[in-house]
Amino acid sequence: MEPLYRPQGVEERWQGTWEDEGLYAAHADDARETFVICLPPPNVTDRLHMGHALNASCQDVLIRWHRMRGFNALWQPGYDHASIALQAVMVRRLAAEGLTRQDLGRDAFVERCFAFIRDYGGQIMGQLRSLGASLDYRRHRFTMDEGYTRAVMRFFVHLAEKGYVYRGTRIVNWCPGCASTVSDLEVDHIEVDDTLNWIRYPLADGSGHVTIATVRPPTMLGDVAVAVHPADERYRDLVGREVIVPVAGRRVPVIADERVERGFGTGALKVTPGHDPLDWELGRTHGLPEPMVIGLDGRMTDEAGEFTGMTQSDAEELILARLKEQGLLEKREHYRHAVGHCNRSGDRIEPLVLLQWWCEMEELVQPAIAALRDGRVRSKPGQQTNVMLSYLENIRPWCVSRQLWWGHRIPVWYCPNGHETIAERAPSACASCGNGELRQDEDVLDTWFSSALWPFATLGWPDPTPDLDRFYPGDVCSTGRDINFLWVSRMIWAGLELMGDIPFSAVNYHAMILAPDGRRMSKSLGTGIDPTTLIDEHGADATRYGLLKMSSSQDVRFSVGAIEEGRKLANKLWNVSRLLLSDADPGIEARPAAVEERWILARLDRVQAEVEDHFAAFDFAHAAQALYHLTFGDFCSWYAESIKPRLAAGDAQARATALAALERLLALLHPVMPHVTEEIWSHLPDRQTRLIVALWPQPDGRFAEAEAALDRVHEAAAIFRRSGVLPALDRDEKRIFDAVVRPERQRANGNVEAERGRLREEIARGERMLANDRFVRNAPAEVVNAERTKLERYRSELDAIGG
RNA sequence: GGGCGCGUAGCUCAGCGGGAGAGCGCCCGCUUCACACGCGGGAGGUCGCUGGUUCAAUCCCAGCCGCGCCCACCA
Repeated sequence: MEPLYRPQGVEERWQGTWEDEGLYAAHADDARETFVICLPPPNVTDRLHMGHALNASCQDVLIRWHRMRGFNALWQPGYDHASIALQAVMVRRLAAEGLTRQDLGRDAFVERCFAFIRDYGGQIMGQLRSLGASLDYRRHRFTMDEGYTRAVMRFFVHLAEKGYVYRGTRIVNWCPGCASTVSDLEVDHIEVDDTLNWIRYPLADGSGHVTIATVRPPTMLGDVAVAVHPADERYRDLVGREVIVPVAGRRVPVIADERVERGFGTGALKVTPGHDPLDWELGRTHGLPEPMVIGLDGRMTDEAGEFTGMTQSDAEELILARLKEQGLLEKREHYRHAVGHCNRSGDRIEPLVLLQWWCEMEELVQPAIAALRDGRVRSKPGQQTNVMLSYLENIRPWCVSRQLWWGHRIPVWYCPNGHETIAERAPSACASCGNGELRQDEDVLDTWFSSALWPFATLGWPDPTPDLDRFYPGDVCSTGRDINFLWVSRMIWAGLELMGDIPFSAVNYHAMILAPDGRRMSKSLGTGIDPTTLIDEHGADATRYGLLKMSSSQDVRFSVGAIEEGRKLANKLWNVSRLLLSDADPGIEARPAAVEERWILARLDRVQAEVEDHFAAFDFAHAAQALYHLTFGDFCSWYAESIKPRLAAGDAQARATALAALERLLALLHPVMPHVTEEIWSHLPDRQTRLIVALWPQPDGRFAEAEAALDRVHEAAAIFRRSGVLPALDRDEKRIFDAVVRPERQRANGNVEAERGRLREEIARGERMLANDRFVRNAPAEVVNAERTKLERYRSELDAIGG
């Protein structure tokens, strides 16, 4: 064993062993209590990024910990087909060949997508393996594999049969770049600089005008009304009369509606139901038509009269010129406001009224709201529960159809007589009229429609499989806050709807890791760091440790220091093992007797309890911290140093006891740093199990009394180091002191006077406090007593160094 | 506009009612027979600002200032 621990090679070897020996495999016929985590299925288009690596580390800690504790632990992997994201990737790749998807045609395009997945689909799983993620890789699923697709079809038909899913014409978010609708959750509101145009709409009877403010003059060609607030005194007389939309020349009514903001602009709103969400709602309320003057291509449509075929900016230029001519353009001013952009392509969203498939959410979501309210599903951090609740309580209909080629095609067939047949498999004839000329809906489903089924479709649903029976409901979902609405909330309501039970009882929202400069880590900003390079450089154990250590709060800046700390911890363990393992003989029983031996076992008990609490609370950062100090401070600096003289003297008993303590230390560290601990474990002569992965230590419990035993030595050492004077110690204490502090090698500062000064200050402070009546009267007794004890101690320390 | 979180040592972060902490970095000293990815010693902080509650406030409350994120149909 070399002094420098090199993870390269060691880690890969253990990953192979664990997988080959089936340690990751969970079985439905295994009767032990289950513990189930589902891996958020990464997109096939991704490589592993920092968020994946952190999340996999969190989940792996949990799954390994439970496996060690004897659970039938299942952590299931897979990929998401990422409909819109993968299609975008494929379109870009085709463009590089000078092709469009239309050149290929739908079937060939979809085949290309499948081929892409065959070629690149293994990458992330390979990266997860290199991180040591102990997923049951044999159970790999894909959201478009045969069984999963069947589940998606069943889901759609189920929702349609219950009336939640329907086809309807409503205002949608149209992304011109994706040439598809997107859901509300896929729209980012981004501040942009715009111009607000104040335009006069003359009254039809020539008695004056109303001024409205708009940032999009071309939409006035689609105006069907002007709306004012019913209580707005300025416009009270106008309600019910007509105005003329300039340029378009159309007469439209003035209507009153409370949704109009009196304080914005002039308080009068032009109503364009075809191109604005609020206007659309006003239009539906007041029974107004919904002319569409802007088309899917972003250009003016036939309904735009003389402007037909123009781009919006050309039309805007012309319209403004006309208004100026006619003296109807009152003013133009700079205006900054938030505008919807597609979070995939970055294009400005075009609100349009289109015929799409919708899922009515309000009723569906009620059981999920109840489950969150009564704590059946908890989250960490806890406030995320409220964030999700406020989303669910204000939920709107979900547009589930996409005008894409890659994805689950909507299982609806239309016949020439205008009937629709909804079925899990392609029907041979129309269910209404029997006509055999059926045409399937061209659209595919929102990717997240299928993701909602992940916790049970991966176990075989809709078939009643043994896995489904055994492993549903699961336990934990670990993910980023960014997909709590898109994914987590949908799994909860879908699980309740289809399985009649929640999919998991706890959600861990891990920290978001920012770039060192505080910006988001992203490829496009060039701020991303590839976790694979960290693994190559520092090892998987160090990377896992570092990511967990730095992920203490909601957002955290990446610092390589945490990973280097992990590397040092692995190295430290490696070296203390070399110390203890040299000359180790098998078959010698550990018999803790000396005070430092009882003490380290008591420390192991205590830190184990702390670490268990941290793991259970998904507080991996504090677990890592506790383990680090246990290893460096307690185990190496104090315990190992204190028994060195006995080891050097060939005390086999001391060595056997130390190896037993090391065994426990390794087991506690194993969930976080599996490889180095397993490697060292394999060298232990009397290890309890062949592989570490099968054991979680029982607390010793015998030696709690010894916990305080080293405190005196600790303090004596501190005083000695500062002052050069050694307080009185008993024999055991002196022995440990000599072993750890090694006075013959220390040149202590010998600054007795400074130490006396320090102690005198402390004593004065304590005396002041205890002389304060209000403190003694009002403070809890234990606080006052603690002050008294401290005062005593400082006095005796001062005494010990001759104050 | 609504919500969440964060401002503590040069950096990344713990601590969250009774003596300011860790890791890294920095300075000094050590090739000490496990480990220089180490050991020992040390410097460095009006705990964002202002009020309030309390015997006591980095910690609780209120208000500011600065930063990050999520949600949002004021055109």
